[in-house]
Amino acid sequence: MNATVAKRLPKNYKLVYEILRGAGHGVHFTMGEIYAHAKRKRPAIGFSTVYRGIARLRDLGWIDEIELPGSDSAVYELKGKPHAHFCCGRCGEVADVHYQLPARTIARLAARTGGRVGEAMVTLRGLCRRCSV
Amino acid sequence: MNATVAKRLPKNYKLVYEILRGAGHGVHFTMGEIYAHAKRKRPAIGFSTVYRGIARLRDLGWIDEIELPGSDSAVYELKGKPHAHFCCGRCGEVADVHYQLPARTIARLAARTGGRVGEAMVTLRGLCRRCSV
DNA sequence: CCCGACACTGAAAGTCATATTCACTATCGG
DNA sequence: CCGATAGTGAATATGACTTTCAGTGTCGGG
Repeated sequence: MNATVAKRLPKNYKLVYEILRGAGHGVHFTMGEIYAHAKRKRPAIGFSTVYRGIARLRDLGWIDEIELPGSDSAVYELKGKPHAHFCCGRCGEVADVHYQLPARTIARLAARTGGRVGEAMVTLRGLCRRCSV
Repeated sequence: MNATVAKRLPKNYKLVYEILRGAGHGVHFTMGEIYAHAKRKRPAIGFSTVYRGIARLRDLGWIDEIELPGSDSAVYELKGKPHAHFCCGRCGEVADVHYQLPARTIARLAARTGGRVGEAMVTLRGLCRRCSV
């Protein structure tokens, strides 16, 4: 099975991971930002490699890909517990919000749709502390 | 200022609105689908006009634009009460779910972020009834 | 040490939904 | 009738991915 996990990650993919791990939980980068960081560390690296690194890490479950509704680009962060996101409509900042829909609520909604619910995403939109003054 | 609201809507924009109103609440169309419908009713209409009609109706608050996380195209529906959406990961169907985060919860989360929260989006992902068998 | 298979790589090109530009044309208040 | 403004269709641009292509490692046998 997932022998990929066991195998050592290619050094470029590792670099991508280190960029996110170095930033820590709760920090969100777009693909472009990650590429910029990677380029600084290893100028010869190409965009495709960073792109593929992100895809691999996502598939391995080491990082989370977050698609904010209404934003044209996804952001990435270290894998963590499920949580909600707050997105500032002015400066675009994305912040983690330690919250998730109660399992009971999800179950109730799932029953209502008649289908099976895999995940529940909660996104808040508004103005962050600095932009709301 | 917004005299636009008072003015009668251009007939093409009205056509776009009628397409959504005719479908009723809870029906979701992509821009391409709306364009196809419009084209059938008025073959000479251009894509840009439909596009601009949707933008206008959205700005007027007559329709809602729903950007599903992870989907590459937005869907539109008649303006209605805030609600959650369920999105089938297999067939792509989007269904309204009559639910919204309790105001108290939103207030609590807003306090936690220190900013001001305008809206809270809840999106469920999973398999719809037909796809989950 | 050499080989073949296969993973990795960078540059370039492709995709797709959404936005915008351009050169008209229709409409409205005077 | 007139000038200003809004509306229009076709064509083009944008931006974020996504894939293709032609190499370039890399590693376990032989």
